[in-house]
Amino acid sequence: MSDVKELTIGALARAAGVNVETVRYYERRQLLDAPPRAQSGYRTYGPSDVDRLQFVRRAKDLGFTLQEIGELLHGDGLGSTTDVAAAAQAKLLTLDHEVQSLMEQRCRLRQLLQICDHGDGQDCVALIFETAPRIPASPTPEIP
Amino acid sequence: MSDVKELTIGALARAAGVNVETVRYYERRQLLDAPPRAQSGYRTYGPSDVDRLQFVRRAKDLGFTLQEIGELLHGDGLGSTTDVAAAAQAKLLTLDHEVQSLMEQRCRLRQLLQICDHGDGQDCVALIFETAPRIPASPTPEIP
DNA sequence: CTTGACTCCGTACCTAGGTACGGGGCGTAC
DNA sequence: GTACGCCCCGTACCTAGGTACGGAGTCAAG
Repeated sequence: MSDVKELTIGALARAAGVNVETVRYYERRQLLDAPPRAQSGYRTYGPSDVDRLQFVRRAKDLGFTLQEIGELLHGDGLGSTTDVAAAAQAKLLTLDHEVQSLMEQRCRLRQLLQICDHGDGQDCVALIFETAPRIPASPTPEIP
Repeated sequence: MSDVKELTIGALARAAGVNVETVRYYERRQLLDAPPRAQSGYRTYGPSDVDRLQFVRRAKDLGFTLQEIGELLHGDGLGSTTDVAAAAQAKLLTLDHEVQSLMEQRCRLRQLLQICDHGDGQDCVALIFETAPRIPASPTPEIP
């Protein structure tokens, strides 16, 4: 009754839906603590390790890099609420920049396509050759 | 008056605003033709090479990978208009997917932040631990 | 006792798009 | 004639986030 569930690395990986190699990789990256070992040398994990691993995956899905996740986990303030909030706030900004950049690309691409559709054909390729990409997208979505 | 401007690799690179190494790299990737060499072995470029290099850069700025650019340049139809248009159309789609994915991330991130702001603090980190990321963003921007 | 699944470890490899290094040759201006 | 800048080449390295390989040890079932 003491240690209800002991997991091997494979079980942990399945529980979190990741590859075994990924678990070892995360351990190397210090995103997971090095677990105690059985006599055999096998890693033995507990339920909290599943939580930890899922935290890492969710943070990654939220757009944080493994580097940033590491800093959150082992930052000076040991991952305090304010740290997380600040990081999320910052991430939101970079995300907005990325979106805007993609939207600008999209805009230029659509311009190109419109000219291709309307034009007599031959000009289309020349357009990429000759037009400078200086279209400012739509006037910035402004999504706070 | 015959060969008005002969460019060295450095001059070409400067003209297109890229690194010399990048030019050599593009030649390896077959995005640029191997140019004639001077007696010294130096590459000698003409003005059309500047156009070609700028084409590659612009296509890249439009979101095409070097792989795709290569296919456009040396595709079966030797980079016909329809090829370019089709590629642009396809690229537009993947771009939309990327934007939507980012917007979903953004949405989840903002949710997190709102809970962080409104909550009593301590819950915030736990949230990342425990909430599943299953928010469908805003109902899909629908930008044709 | 053997088979098959699982684990250990270190190291190499992958994608994309370059950048850097090092030893050597050319070109020109003082 | 030599110093400085530019060019040649091949190869190694970089970021990010893993994935794959290979030889060896382990565990549970039949």
